[in-house]
Amino acid sequence: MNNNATDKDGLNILQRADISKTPQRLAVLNILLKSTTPLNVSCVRELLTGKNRIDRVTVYRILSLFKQRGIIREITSTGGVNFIEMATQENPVHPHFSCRSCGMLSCLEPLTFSQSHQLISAKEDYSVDHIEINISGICSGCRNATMLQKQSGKGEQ
Amino acid sequence: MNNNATDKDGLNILQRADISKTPQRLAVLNILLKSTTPLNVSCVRELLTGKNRIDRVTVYRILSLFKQRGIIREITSTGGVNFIEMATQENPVHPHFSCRSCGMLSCLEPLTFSQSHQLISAKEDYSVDHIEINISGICSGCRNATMLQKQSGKGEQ
DNA sequence: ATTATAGTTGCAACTTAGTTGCATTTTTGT
DNA sequence: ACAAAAATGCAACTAAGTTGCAACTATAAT
Ligand SMILES: [Mn+2]
Ligand SMILES: [Mn+2]
Ligand SMILES: [Zn+2]
Ligand SMILES: [Zn+2]
Repeated sequence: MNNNATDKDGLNILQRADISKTPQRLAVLNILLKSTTPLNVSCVRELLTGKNRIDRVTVYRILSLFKQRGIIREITSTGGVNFIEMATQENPVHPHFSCRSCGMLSCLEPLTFSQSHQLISAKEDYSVDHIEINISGICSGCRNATMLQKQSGKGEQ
Repeated sequence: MNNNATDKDGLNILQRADISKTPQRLAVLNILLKSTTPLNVSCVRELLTGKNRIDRVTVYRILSLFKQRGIIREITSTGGVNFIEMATQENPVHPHFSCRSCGMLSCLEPLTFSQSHQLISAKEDYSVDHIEINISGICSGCRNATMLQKQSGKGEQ
């Protein structure tokens, strides 16, 4: 979602979703559009600095609206913090990798419908509207850090 | 995990895991063994009534130990509440269904290794140690309730 | 231009999940 | 029975997320 997003993109998205375009909503949208990884609410707020600072509650309300209108999707990550990412045509639902050590969340290759379809053996009387595949472990950054530590003689965490 | 679990099962599990057997740990273990669905910490505590009541912190510490020793596994559910279930040979990792309306979490059919394997296109430099597949929507109970409401002339929520 | 109306924001207060430090109690090994 | 080690309970805390309400802002009608 990073490819040189402009303010116009944000305006268009709000317009298409029939949402009134306030500076706060545009600010949040621009942050999400610019980000290369899913963000949690704290991260979004840290990026809303200076003139763009927005009350915590407002951020939650904006995100809740965006989610309801299908503009963003939520990623339920281990560790009790929810992440969000843009939900566009070019960014279909996909698995995520969450690092146990640093908490980083990154996107993995999307599944085709047929691939994901076969793993839903939900009883027929459930109506499915969302699938999350969350994979966790240790990211390359953290693994390298640990290796360096071991080489320099220090013990495990 | 419901099939007539006895106190002996709990003792055996603790023994095999080389964990000292305290009444608190046995009480938690017995609740998990008896439950037919994954439980969250609040549920576990509600079931620890009377003589068996245990401090909230102790419950967290016990569960954290059980998880570390592979006795239980955690299910990261939508809504910020984590669920737990017994992690035994006969109960391999499997997808879960979480109802958006009532919050109920239920177990779905397990995936074979080859099935789950193909959906992990993690970059090679990540080390994967956990996969969660969470499916959410509306459970049959809630759907029926909604239908009855509609029939009796009331509107949607 | 004035005013009514609905929608949006910010603030304060609250709830709930989970954690940390420390004193007291219980297990366990001798 | 006893000492060391481990486990528990309590109080206090953090962090995510929610609710109610008053103030503000855009819009639409007069
Ligand atoms: Mn993603
Ligand atoms: Mn299960
Ligand atoms: Zn990491
Ligand atoms: Zn339900």
